[in-house]
Amino acid sequence: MAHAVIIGTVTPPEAMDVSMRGQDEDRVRGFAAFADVEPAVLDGLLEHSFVQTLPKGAVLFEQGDEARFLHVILAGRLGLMARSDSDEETVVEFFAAGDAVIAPAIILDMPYLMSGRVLEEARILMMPAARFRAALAESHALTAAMMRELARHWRLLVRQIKDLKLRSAPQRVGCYLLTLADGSEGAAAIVLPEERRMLAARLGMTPESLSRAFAQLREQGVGGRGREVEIADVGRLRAFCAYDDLA
Amino acid sequence: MAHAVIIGTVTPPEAMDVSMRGQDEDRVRGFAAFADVEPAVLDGLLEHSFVQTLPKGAVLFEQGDEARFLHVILAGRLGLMARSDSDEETVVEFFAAGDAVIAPAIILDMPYLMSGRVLEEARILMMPAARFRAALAESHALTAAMMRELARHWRLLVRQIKDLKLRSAPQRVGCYLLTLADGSEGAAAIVLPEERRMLAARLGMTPESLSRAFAQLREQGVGGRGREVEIADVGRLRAFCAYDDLA
DNA sequence: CGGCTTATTGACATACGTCAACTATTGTGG
DNA sequence: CCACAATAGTTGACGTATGTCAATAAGCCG
Repeated sequence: MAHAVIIGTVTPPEAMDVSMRGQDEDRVRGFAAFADVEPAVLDGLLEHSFVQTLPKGAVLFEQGDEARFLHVILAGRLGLMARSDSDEETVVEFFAAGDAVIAPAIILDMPYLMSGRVLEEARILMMPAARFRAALAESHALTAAMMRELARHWRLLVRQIKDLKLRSAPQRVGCYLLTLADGSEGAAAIVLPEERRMLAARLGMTPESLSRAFAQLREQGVGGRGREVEIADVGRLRAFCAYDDLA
Repeated sequence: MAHAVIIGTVTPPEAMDVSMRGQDEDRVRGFAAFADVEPAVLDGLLEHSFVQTLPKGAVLFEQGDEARFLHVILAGRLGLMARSDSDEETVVEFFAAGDAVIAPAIILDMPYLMSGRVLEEARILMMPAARFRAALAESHALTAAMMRELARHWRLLVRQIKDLKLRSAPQRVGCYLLTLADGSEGAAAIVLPEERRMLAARLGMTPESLSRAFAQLREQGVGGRGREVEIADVGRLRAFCAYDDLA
């Protein structure tokens, strides 16, 4: 089990060398979720926000915590981890640059259902929850952007549920590879953005099963080693996985 | 397999004896999602909406269809069904009075990821998709309500994913019963709102497995027959299911 | 290079699915 | 309202996908 770095108390912005830099601001303004928000509202939000750079393993929040910040990922990768009673841990979803984590907890002011762990060194914009909620009340554009963001994400979760209920482990792996290959035809080369054990958890299986799933997929023309994966024929894999555009 | 009644073409409102009645209007206005919406906006929406009464088995829309209406359930129950390549069918979620189905498809104007099937005779308010999107653009209150609705629902889906990945079949059944028992302590009597086969599908198992799961739960003080279920001690069941408030 | 973590492979265990028979429930038309 | 058919649920025997445990191999980092 990885030793998690717990970020318990947050250093106030003044005390950090990680305050908002121009480059970060540009990134935030470029994100789809904030593109249409009135500059004044966004300025107001950013004024009270700050940026943290967090190492792999850092824990942004724990399952059950009250939501104190909306975390906007500027760079790096995050995992939403759910833990069972028996300390088994699984991944519900990965988040990457441009994602807001986890809006529903902040919007509803309810405790987190999952923990947020840094999987790859990340720069995170921290927006105080109350300020964000105030901005939602003020700005129709921001609310609309959040609504759309949630709607998009809702569909991702539904796809995952369909995946878990209707597909075998090798098919789930194949579908994941296909989403990474994203619409390409014929042969495709992709690189897994995560460690295989994290991918296994996200797909609802053990690392051993993931290994065997990859072994089975060799028959479908899936090869490669380490994080590099090659698909000989995207169409063939798609047929094997019963992959349609709806999942 | 049930023989589904397909609602292919929709009768225009004028031609139906099922137009908006006062009772229905009252219901809609009472729903949390519409409570804060400006009366003018809501009136505008309702003016172009109509109501259908649909029998058990009716299909409101099919996986892959474009979203033409936002369906608001006034009474009855709906199931969101997902079908795999091999014609296996599962239930992603149940919807009941007060729920809007399926907002993300309408908001994003994207095809449905699932089919909507009536599980118990239902009165459905049909709001034309384009009008609804126009109302969202117009009304901050409506957008905010939808955002909150989606946030709430997002959490339900996350819980289901945690359930599927971290709990055994009997535990999933127990958790479902506990959500129905909803916070009561000691003994509780509940009635299942669905046929057992639908419940099995929602919980990601076969009817046979559901049966055996109930058999196992007898050891945990869960009894009853048909749709009536008694829990001898909610606390005991909660412990068995590793049920916390976060799922 | 050497030690640690991660990934793979094999042998085995088990939860759940499948198939089939039987029972209970529900709905329907005479 | 009963009778019977159709559908839904249960139970048992058995199969299989995936989990578990253990040993080995392969990456990765100091």
